[in-house]
Amino acid sequence: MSQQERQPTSCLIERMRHYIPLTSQDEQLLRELETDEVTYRPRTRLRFSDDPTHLFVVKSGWVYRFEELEEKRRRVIRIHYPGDIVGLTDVAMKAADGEMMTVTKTVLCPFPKSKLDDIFINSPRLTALLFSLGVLKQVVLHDRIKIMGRSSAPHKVAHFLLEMHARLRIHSPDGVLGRFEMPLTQDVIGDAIGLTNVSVSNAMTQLAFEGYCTCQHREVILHEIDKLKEMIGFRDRYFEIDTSWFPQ
Amino acid sequence: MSQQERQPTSCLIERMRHYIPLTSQDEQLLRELETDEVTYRPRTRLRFSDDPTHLFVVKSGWVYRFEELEEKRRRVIRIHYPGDIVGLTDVAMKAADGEMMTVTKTVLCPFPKSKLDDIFINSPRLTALLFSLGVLKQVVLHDRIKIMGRSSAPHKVAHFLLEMHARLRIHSPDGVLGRFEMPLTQDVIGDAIGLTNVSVSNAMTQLAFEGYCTCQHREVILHEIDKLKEMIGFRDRYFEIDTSWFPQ
DNA sequence: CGATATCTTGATTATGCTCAACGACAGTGG
DNA sequence: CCACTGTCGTTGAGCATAATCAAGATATCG
Repeated sequence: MSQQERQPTSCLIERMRHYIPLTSQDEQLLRELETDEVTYRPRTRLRFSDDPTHLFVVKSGWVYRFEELEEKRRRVIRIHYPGDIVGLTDVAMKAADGEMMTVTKTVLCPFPKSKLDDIFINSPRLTALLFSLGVLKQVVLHDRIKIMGRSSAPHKVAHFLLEMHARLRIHSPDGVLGRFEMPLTQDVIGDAIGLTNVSVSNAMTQLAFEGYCTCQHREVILHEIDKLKEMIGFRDRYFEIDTSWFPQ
Repeated sequence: MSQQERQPTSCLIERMRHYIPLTSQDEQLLRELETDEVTYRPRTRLRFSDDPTHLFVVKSGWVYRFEELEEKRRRVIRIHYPGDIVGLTDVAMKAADGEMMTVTKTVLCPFPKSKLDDIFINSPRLTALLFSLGVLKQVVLHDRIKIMGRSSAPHKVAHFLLEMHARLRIHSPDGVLGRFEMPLTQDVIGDAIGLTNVSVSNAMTQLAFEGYCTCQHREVILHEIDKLKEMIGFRDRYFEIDTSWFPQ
């Protein structure tokens, strides 16, 4: 009991445990990433490259990563929520560009690259998992490019919601998730999938009218998940990955 | 001399050498990937998942990877040419879906996963490079999503050509490349960036009219690379990567 | 409650899609 | 050498979708 209180739930550990069983050493290595905490208010803009030697774990709250194009044009690269490690992509690249914006009140846990090395050295199994999750991200990007290419606004929005659902349901006890909180504005959604806020609104209205899903008061309800998936040929990449080749 | 004839140029080795110096052992490890050869005729459809335990090195010719959506709709995921390793993404994933299509006469070198393990075990430096090139691919996908979102057809086509140019100039002696062969049809280009062949044609015409570039008889000439890059905010991710953290 | 942000709706415009026809070109076989 | 064929690129007309601009309705938060 007191044990549990000293080691409260970590979304990061929860996430990793979804894919593989963790040894207590693994768990400790992950816990090391969340020792520091910084709290940010909603709608705070963070220069990502302020300290390129540090990565972040999102402990609570929603954050997105974006890039300014011209005036009035932004591109939202990725949406992050609790359990995500931000910055893995840039470890290997020279220029870590892009900025972040908090959506809600947010707690980030910055940690130095070196703690990543600790994982690489001490846990081949966790290393393999991190590598796989990187590859997964790539596959998901392929899917996103697929849908962004030549499909209607409603399809794009549907895909966006389903991808979000796929990522979130990992944290649901039984992997079932009919409704979830989604604090993003339609502006942000639009910038993520290449539509204007107006088109997002219209698409939402239509999806709701056809009974697929509703999206009100920051809450998404997917009434017809399977039909929705079938309509756009959605495949959930997140729930299962191939761990058979992992060491140990 | 006779040495050179017994070990002819390999695009793969050339590519790797662009980023880091290779030991003779590294070189040997890479050469091991190209021991087998299979030749395919133009426009040959290859099921990628025929043998998921094997990867390919493209030795000569152009190939692209695609997925059928509905009838008449395809999505071209990635274009491969000599020196590319195909299938790295799928090593870690359960489902290796998608198919390949040869554009020109093509020589592929299939090799088993295990040879990849040889590299992982024997050359941390090559391993780090392969990892970094994977991350790079992700960054490039971000750029592609960025341009596919909300930009005009000419911008999309320009981006496509510039990305191609960025990948190809690695193999140019001085990194300068004004013109290059490009055997893809406008249909394929369209499926890669989410346009119809008609729109690609119109965009090409306009880009040519404005003096940026021309594209005739399978040859691309970039007259105003810098202006083109500036117009769409293009960044060349391929030429330089951060190797400072590599082992050894 | 008031102030701001967000969402919805409508009218108009622009961009790219669809369908279709035509021309250029390469490869083939007589 | 010349039709014959199929692929590929170009061009045009009409249409569909989403962008833009703008006004009004709702929600959210201090």
